[in-house]
Amino acid sequence: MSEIFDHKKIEEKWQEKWREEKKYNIDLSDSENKLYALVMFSYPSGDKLHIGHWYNYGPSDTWARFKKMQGFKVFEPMGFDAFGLPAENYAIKHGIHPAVSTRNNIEYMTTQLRRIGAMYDWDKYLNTSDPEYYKWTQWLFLKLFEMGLAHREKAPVNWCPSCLTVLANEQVREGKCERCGTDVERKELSQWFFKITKYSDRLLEGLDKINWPKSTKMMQRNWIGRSEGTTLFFEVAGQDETIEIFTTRVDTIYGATFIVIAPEHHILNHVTTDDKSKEVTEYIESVQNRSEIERITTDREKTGVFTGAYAVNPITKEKIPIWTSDFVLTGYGSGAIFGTPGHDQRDWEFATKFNLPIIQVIEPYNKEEVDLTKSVCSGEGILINSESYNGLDYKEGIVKITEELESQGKGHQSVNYRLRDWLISRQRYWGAPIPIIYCDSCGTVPVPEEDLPVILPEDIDLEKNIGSENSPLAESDSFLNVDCPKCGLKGRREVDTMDTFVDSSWYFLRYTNPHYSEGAWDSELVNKWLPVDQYIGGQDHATMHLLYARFICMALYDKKLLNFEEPFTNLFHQGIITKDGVKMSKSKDNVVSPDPFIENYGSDTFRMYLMFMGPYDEGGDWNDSGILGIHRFLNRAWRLCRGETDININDNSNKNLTSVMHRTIKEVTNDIQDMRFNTAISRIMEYVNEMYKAEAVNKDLLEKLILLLAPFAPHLSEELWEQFGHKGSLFDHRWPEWDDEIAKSETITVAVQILGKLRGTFEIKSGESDDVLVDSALELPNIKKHMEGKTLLKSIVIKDKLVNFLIK
RNA sequence: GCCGGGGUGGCGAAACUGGUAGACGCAAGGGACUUAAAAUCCCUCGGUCGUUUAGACCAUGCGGGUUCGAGUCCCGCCCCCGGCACCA
Repeated sequence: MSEIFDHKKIEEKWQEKWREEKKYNIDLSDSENKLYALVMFSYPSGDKLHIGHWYNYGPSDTWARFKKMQGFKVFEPMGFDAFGLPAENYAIKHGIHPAVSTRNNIEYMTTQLRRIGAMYDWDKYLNTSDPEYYKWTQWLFLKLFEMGLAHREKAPVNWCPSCLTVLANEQVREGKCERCGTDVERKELSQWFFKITKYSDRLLEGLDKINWPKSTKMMQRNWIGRSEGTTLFFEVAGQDETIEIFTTRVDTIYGATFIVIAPEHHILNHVTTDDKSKEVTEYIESVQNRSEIERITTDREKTGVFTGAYAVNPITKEKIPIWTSDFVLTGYGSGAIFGTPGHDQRDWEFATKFNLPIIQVIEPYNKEEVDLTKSVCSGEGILINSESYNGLDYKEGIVKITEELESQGKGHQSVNYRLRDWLISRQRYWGAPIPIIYCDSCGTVPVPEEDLPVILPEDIDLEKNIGSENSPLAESDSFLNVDCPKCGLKGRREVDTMDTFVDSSWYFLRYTNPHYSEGAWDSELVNKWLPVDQYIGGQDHATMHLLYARFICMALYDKKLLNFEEPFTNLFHQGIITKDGVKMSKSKDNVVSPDPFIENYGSDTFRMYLMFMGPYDEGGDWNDSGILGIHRFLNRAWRLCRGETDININDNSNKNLTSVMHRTIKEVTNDIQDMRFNTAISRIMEYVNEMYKAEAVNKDLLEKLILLLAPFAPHLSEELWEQFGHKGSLFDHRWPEWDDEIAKSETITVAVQILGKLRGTFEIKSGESDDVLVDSALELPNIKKHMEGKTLLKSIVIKDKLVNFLIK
């Protein structure tokens, strides 16, 4: 009899068995007690499965198995987010067509995924690059188009010169491409957008209804960036033009000494006077040459030029100069501001640089003397130098001045958002083609539903296209040229593909029936099985995938295609596993492969070690030094259950161990429920240690151990369960329950303090009265010693816990 | 700059609504078994003082405070991680 369990044999045996019996392929027609447990699907870019994947998939499967044992009908699907740039780049690099390389990678990753031993329902597997799937991504586009939520527009967009495509706002981080880190450029291009801004308020409100991490909700709130304020109009003196301005501080209008409009503002050329036109043109050019990253740097000195024109303050009727400067952004508000240099840091810097007047119109609450030549006075206070509004609190000022503007038709209350529409066009090959045809007489024509999918052509030489800013699809004549579905005349296809985030914004719907051909999904199934009950994935998608998916569901709900608005009821983010303090990545060459660990210790040990390392939402730095400890522990449990230790297995009951068992069940249950896997494992270890101290244990104690271990080490547990003579899978057996009465330990340790300092402890039966506790405490020699010559003033007693004596 | 989350032994970490700080594990040291090693089992393990014991003092990033009692609550700082950032 071998002392060490043969992980390879056991894991292969059970994986094979689960697979053969289609153990976790479930019939969704019955949704009673349903639980949809979802993890973010994987991205086959050529990398193998790394520790990060395991950290996402292992613990989430533990949670799902626990739920299954609690009697839920758990649906745990897995698939591939197979379109996208990394896959395309990988394919180009290796000279293989992305369809082929993707297929190979998926095949390899599937084998790796199976080794985790998760309950994936492989019948529901999907692949977003499969025409069977992207047909319906295109269909989704058409639905949004019908609803007026997809539109093409010429707008300044983010261009990544390295990825050779435009990017959505969400994919630009600190002026750099989210994928490759290259500085993005601004380009004026006609692109397709999804009107996510129409849902700004609902996306905000919905956050109150879902159980998501606080920080993620906060990130989405900040990203949407709702701000309430006033829109007002300045007339341009002597011209038939008005400038629209959004402000949150209209109370400072008496301190406005200039106007600044963004260099890209459409009105700029109209208002600029002839004598200033050269300067303004030069300025615009200099701004265009500035990189986006340089432009958003806040500590850069302000630049700008005077346009020669003046605007009329709608409240004071004063004329103030109109300037242009790149610190005012085109993308936010109306791209124009009025400058109140006394009370805004940026305006103050601008006015100081260009010698514009600075007026104080807000007095701080503390009436402090302010010197506006030296620094700005931002913040709250009382209105001064504002004629009839003097003395008002700034908040009242906002209301009153907005009212006056409104009565004159010069302004109104308004709400502004930071959120921009979702730019979905990509000038790349490996994605779902946008199903649109351009016709000279009919204009923009959607591809009729019955003509879907618009198949991605294969006759394209991707290598030839390297470095070109045009979409690869434009190279294919057979793809490009098409008859207009409306008039039959010659038309051209849209050559851009869709952002892969479109693919992933609805995959969780398709999982319920990935081969359904009547529609994108079977409504009956989807409305029964969704929303997703528990979603687990990285927080890096907080303002991308997680926002887009919510938006898409809301739109589909409005189109009456779904009966729910929020796709993910509960969300949990696993932490990040770093290596030497930095995120693992191929480019840094610090990716740790899980494969050797699986080889040496097995999947049960490995996934359990990942959970034991620390809190699941915190991740941590990778260090394999403790993995042996988990392996040892599993061996200990294995030997104990198989009677390979000095501890006898008999039928006698053991009061103390039974109590420990109930306590363990209680704590482990609560810990797994809240994803506190590390402490759950500690509790099981304590339970095993406790049994090792005994001379004999009974079968029930051991069976409960196997059940508790099952979600963590599913293969080993199944094997032991079978060896205990049970027919059928352990995972069809119910999770153990506990009895609070039995779980209570008989004796407890009471801490005795004097003036809050620990001076001793004693053991006593639980539930004793305060008097008994005090008397027992006073018996302790060390307490007697400390009490000598002192008077006892008060005894503080915390039942079953502590006695504290106050003495003098 | 603003918004989150953190900072506890040599290391990963525990500590429920304020109540014995360091559970559980790693590493380390000692012992048992063994011809030997591995494996296994048992013991010790925050620091200083105390020969040992008993015990005392110090200790949860730093400085204050509230409390009988603070890792936990309050005020002020420092550092690390993540997000946002000229957003009007």
